Parts: sequence; structure tokens; C-alpha cells
Amino acid sequence: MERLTVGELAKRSEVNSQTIRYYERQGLLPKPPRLESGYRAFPAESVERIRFIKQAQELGFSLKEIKELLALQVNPHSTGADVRKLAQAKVADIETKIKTLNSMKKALTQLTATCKGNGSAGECQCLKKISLQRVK
Amino acid sequence: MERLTVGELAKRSEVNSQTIRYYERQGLLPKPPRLESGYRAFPAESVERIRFIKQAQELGFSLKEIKELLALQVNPHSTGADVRKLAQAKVADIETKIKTLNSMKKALTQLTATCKGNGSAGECQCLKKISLQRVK
DNA sequence: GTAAACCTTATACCTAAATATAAGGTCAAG
DNA sequence: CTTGACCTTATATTTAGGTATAAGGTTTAC
Repeated sequence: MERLTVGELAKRSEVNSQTIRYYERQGLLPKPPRLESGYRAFPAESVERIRFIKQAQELGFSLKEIKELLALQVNPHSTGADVRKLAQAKVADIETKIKTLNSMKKALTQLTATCKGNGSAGECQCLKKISLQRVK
Repeated sequence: MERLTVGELAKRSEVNSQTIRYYERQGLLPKPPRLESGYRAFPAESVERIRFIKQAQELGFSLKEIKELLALQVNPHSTGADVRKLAQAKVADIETKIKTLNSMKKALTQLTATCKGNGSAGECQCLKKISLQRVK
């Protein structure tokens, strides 16, 4: 199985090597095996994991929340209500985000679609206040 | 028109008063008029604006990006390519976020739907790696 | 008219999430 | 066999986004 040094992993996942060590310390990446030299030897899948972390961050999840999301993947079998409940709560979080984004998108689209830049300010029907868009 | 003190605005928009002053300094809230006493007198719409900021933050937009979004609302008429272009770029950002969230939701839903906790580990068909979900 | 509960500015501090730096070990190329 | 580019840990610094505190002015309620 392909093994990556921290630098190689950093390059492939487009983050700083220090960030990878930081994620490891924070428990977002499992502690990788080491070579005799002490060098970290990451499995190639770590690239996907780091990309997932970065993507989730862009969606407003904190590292703490991402850690919880990743934990679900490790133990999705728990009959215990807690894990399933957490998963459902995360799905609900995600649905809220999607709704809000759809609402923002609508507001912005109306802004660009109805304001063609060809009318006077007076006849433009576009929204004046994104911030007034109902989101719930 | 109803005018709010910083404390009243803070209460209604559920943020700290210091945060409001901070947003003002950062240019996210227009400088409000002052009473003779020097007290800030915010228009009531500021509540919506602050809520918008908070919501956008939860979606992973930085204050800097939110400032740009809010600027669009102020000047949606510009025929100039720049403003319209920015609006379109923001819509594209939003669409990407929505896609990613849908993909995450699907992965999580499969996790909870197919792993009912009633089968042995062996017969469970659920995803093992959220992080491997294709997102683009 | 004075105490509590606001407001003002300025400055200091805090947390999350990195990122940089220092001091030293390892490895591959010439 | 040494030089450059890696790696190690530990520690310090940075940035964003607040939050707290200090020193003082204002307003409201008794």
C-alpha cells in the first residue's frame, strides 16, 4: 500500500505540512505509523480525508464538528441511540444550511437578473435588501 | 422611524454590543447617526442586517466576503461589469456549497438509513468513508 | 441628587485555526 | 562524505473574530 510522507501528503492535499501535524494532534487524522527513521507514513487515503476536512470547513463546520462527522464514519454501526442521533442532527444542520443558501442564491439571482443595468434606478424592481430575505 | 441604542440592537439581534461596535469598525454596518449624547441611534433594519451577517458566517463566509455581499445590495445597479461579475461569482460560490452539502447529506443519510443497527458488521452495506464521497 | 443601568472610547485579552521558527536528525545525489 | 532537501519536536507568532475591562459620561427611577 502506498505510503506518504507528511510533505508528500501536504502537496497532494494542498495544505501546509504543519497543518497536517496540527490535525493529527487535534485528532482529526489518526496517528500514522512511522518508519524506522521516525518519519510519518500516511496511507494514501489521507488525501481524501484532508480534502473532506477542508471542504467541511468551507461550509462553516468547525474542526470540532468535523471531528464528530468523521467519527460517524468510523462507527456507523452503533445501535446506541447516540451515534444515530448525532448523524441525524448533522443531517438537519446540513439541511438548514442548504435552505439558507438557496434563499441567498435566490436573492442574489434576482439582483443580477432584474437589474440589467439598462433602466433608471426608479424603474428597477430588484431587491434592495438581501438582509431582509426571509430565510426561515 | 424607530431608532435603537446599541444595547437594544444587540438584544434584538442576539449578539454582544461589542460585536456590533466591532462590525461597525469593520465596515459591515454603516456608521449610525448619533444622539446629542453621542449614543448610537441605529435604524431598526440593522437587526436584519446583523442576522444576515450571522447566517452567512454559519455558511462559511468570512466577514470580508460578507462585506462584499452586502456591498452588492447597496449598488446593484452598476452597469459596470465588476459588480455584476462579483454577484455572479457569489452565486457560483453558493452553488458549489449547495452541491457539497447535498453530497454530504447523501453520505450521512445512507449511513443512517442502511445501518439500522440490526445487522452484523459483515452484512452492512453502508459507506465506510464519507471522505471518499465525490463532491465535484 | 444619587444610584443603577445604560452609553462612550481605548486597550487588553481570548479562542480557533493555523503558520513560522529553532534546533536537530535523515536521506539521496554527486 | 558532504550539501540540500527533507523529516522530527517544541515553542512562538499570526490572523480572524470576537469579548472583557477600565475610565468616564448619560439617563432613568426613586
